[in-house]
Amino acid sequence: MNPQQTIRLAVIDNDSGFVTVLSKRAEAAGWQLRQVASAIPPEELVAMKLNALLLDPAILGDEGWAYLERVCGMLPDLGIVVCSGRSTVAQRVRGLRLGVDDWITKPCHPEEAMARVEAVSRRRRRGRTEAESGPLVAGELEIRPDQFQAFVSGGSLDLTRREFELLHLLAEAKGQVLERETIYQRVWGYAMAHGDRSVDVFIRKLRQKLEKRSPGWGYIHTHFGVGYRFDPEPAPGTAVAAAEAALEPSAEPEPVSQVVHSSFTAG
Amino acid sequence: MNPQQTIRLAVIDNDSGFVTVLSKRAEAAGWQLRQVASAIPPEELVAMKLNALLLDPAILGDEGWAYLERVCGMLPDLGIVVCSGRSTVAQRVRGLRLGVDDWITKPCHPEEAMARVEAVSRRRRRGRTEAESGPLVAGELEIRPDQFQAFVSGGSLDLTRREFELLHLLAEAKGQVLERETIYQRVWGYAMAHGDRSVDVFIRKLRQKLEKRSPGWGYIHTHFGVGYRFDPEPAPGTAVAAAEAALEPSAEPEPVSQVVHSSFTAG
DNA sequence: TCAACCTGTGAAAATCCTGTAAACGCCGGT
DNA sequence: ACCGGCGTTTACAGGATTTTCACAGGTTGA
Repeated sequence: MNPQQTIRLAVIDNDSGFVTVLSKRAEAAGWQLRQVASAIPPEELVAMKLNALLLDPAILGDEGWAYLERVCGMLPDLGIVVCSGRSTVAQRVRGLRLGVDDWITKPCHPEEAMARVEAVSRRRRRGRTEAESGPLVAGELEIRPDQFQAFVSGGSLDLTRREFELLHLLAEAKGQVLERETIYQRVWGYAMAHGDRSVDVFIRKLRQKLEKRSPGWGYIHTHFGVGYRFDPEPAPGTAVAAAEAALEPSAEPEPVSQVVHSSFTAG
Repeated sequence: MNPQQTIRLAVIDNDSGFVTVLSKRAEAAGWQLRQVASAIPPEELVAMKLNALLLDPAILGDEGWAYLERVCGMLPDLGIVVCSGRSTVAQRVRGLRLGVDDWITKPCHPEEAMARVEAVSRRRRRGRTEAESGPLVAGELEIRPDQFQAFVSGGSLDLTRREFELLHLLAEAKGQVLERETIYQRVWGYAMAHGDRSVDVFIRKLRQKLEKRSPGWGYIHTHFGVGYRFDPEPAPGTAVAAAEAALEPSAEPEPVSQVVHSSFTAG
């Protein structure tokens, strides 16, 4: 059991003081918080795979209601909390009927805002099998969160729980370097003790299993002194590799990969 | 989908004025509202098949928190709204963390209370299919929900109620790994106590009966540290197995191995 | 090049999880 | 009251998994 599935929260609010405080607490709690522009198209929110959305519709002006309706309609599975300045009963009722899950009023204690976001995304998860996200494909690898299994060219990888969660985490963050502490925090659910090598050990197990069933592909890369990065690279000399190479004749314009701590990016 | 599935709400509150107003509105809205005594045992709440619970823990005195915790623990699927008199941030946060879904403060407009209860139970209903009850076929097995029976090659499996519900649940989610907590929650109707092994015991009973009447088929698979998965697999060496193998040389119906360029998936 | 750090590896030790069987208690029917 | 079926609880043994260790091998920066 994963004690606390990390919460992915997007915030739409111009009150920078409030957002700052919230960010700090969110980081401490291991959440992934991201502030996004108001009027961000709902499609982008979908792509972010959020658990919850906290927004102040005031900043949206008259468009607020329309936007709210659009978001609620497009993301029926998302926990939505409105955090507005003054508001009337009628407005709150209207919002809640529209699909908003909770409506709080500023000024509001950040801890309470956190707790309400948590409650909303907890409820959202109910009835789901822990992960309703679709299969994840990377290289020859397919990860099915709903099955707690990973497949390569037709066969199951036969991973243990930890191995699976580690692989899943890495694959979700494809291309990003994850620090050990971050990995540990997200997979184990609590902070890593000083000197703990568990992550390294599990990385090794994963590499072994991956190499055995899908030889030649480099999936997990070490960033010395930092952490690990997942990036499927076809085995040299294979047809796949040749195809890739043809597409990108010279070196990939890979912008130095960014080390991820607790913020996140889409996809 | 029925957007306005009737809401079954229980209210625990001594404020008769408030309850009366609420009752009136609830009736007008077609809800089923029932006022229940404070400190009603959670088991009875389970039996009521509620959507939501509205309660004022103040009347419970010091026992309030313990009661709240018990109710939240046992009925994780129930939408719980606390409606208290004065309360501190710390109290609200504590409640929300405990499992309360929303916490409102009196005096509060009954319309808002209604809207919040609605939001909470709307959320709760998400993801439930519940309706379809046609016969279910898997491998040599046929499950008839309308008869509470399962058949193999003509004969009834003769399952008890719990066994049947467990098998039915697993079969409905064919291919998916269900965690014990989820299984217990859905079959028993309330949360699994820590250390409860009932699910394992019933899995064993099922396996025994299945093996006896339909030998060689692996129906229920264990995912160590996770839960169980239902997936009928023909016994190796049988005609059925050979046929299946001929149809799918590599493995299951997998959309795997279509190599996708990272630039496409990343976006 | 060297020392100081990191990381990879293999295996033992410690934990945790599941299968299994048996005992227990509840309830309805006889 | 007795009996039999059913659901629940408990205990234990065998495995599977996770953690811990010690050491070997690499990498970095002075």
